[in-house]
Amino acid sequence: MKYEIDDMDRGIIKHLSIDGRMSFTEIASNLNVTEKTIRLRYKNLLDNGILSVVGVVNPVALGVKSGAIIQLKVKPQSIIEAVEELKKFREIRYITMTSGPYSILVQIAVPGPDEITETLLRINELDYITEMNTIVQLAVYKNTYDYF
Amino acid sequence: MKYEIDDMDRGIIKHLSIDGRMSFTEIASNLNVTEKTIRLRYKNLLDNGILSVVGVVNPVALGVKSGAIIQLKVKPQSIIEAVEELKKFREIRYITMTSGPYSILVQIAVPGPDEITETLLRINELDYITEMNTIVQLAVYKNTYDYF
DNA sequence: AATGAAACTCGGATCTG
DNA sequence: CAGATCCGAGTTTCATT
Repeated sequence: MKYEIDDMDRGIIKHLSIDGRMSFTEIASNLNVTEKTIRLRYKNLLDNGILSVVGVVNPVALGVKSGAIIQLKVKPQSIIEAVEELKKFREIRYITMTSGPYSILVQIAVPGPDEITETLLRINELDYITEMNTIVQLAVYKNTYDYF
Repeated sequence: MKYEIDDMDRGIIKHLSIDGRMSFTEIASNLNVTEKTIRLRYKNLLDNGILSVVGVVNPVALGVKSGAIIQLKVKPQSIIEAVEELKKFREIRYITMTSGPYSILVQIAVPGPDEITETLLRINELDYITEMNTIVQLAVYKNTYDYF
């Protein structure tokens, strides 16, 4: 559950966050240890759910250039159901439950402004949704995943 | 600019989004093509900025369990400067410029509730910030990166 | 599409604190 | 005893044909 990361783990993560397919041999020689050590550490990080090496696509290169943040009010006792419905939207890439007047916040990523409107309309049709507040994203300045 | 990817590209991305270190030979045998084809396709996807294979850490496993979304109003003509200051915060992992009364929205990821408060106070000290609205995240239900 | 050399991965045995 | 190293056999990568 609570795994203590040390400097070598951090070094491995650092290397893999630049190139997830970097060979263990190369990481090992950079960190002055054996390849087997890196291999073992890597497995531990994986097994403990701390690290995963995955392919991620760049939305802009695929023509997905617009985004919006939408706050939603839902009918009482319906948050879970609403979330389940929202999960099905491919355009919705982030769903979080929040404090404040709107109990759900989602973020969408779509090709262009027209699709923002189109997606809003589709969300608006959902049963559990009673109110929406849309914030259009004009630019993204930071988007990182290094938590330490 | 906008690159058209085909089914084989999608197949490769699909495999690598499960395990970014899967060998090209294995992907090749799954997709019934030669390893060289996969290797070439992979390079093209990389070179065109469509795909990257990276290590990502799971914040929860590292004890980073709390999050908040903060909307910010900034002094006129100071958006860029404000963004530059905000970028320096390690806790801030997402910064976007938005429509509406608040011109900037950021998301933070921190170990616990106390650090939300602490980070808020630090952001509040910034010169360009005139107003803040904080939305605490109670749970995250979806967080994907497959855009197609 | 096939070949082969070089690089990489992987498992066992062994060593070290 | 967990974690590091050594080492050889088996795979994968990658340029050439």
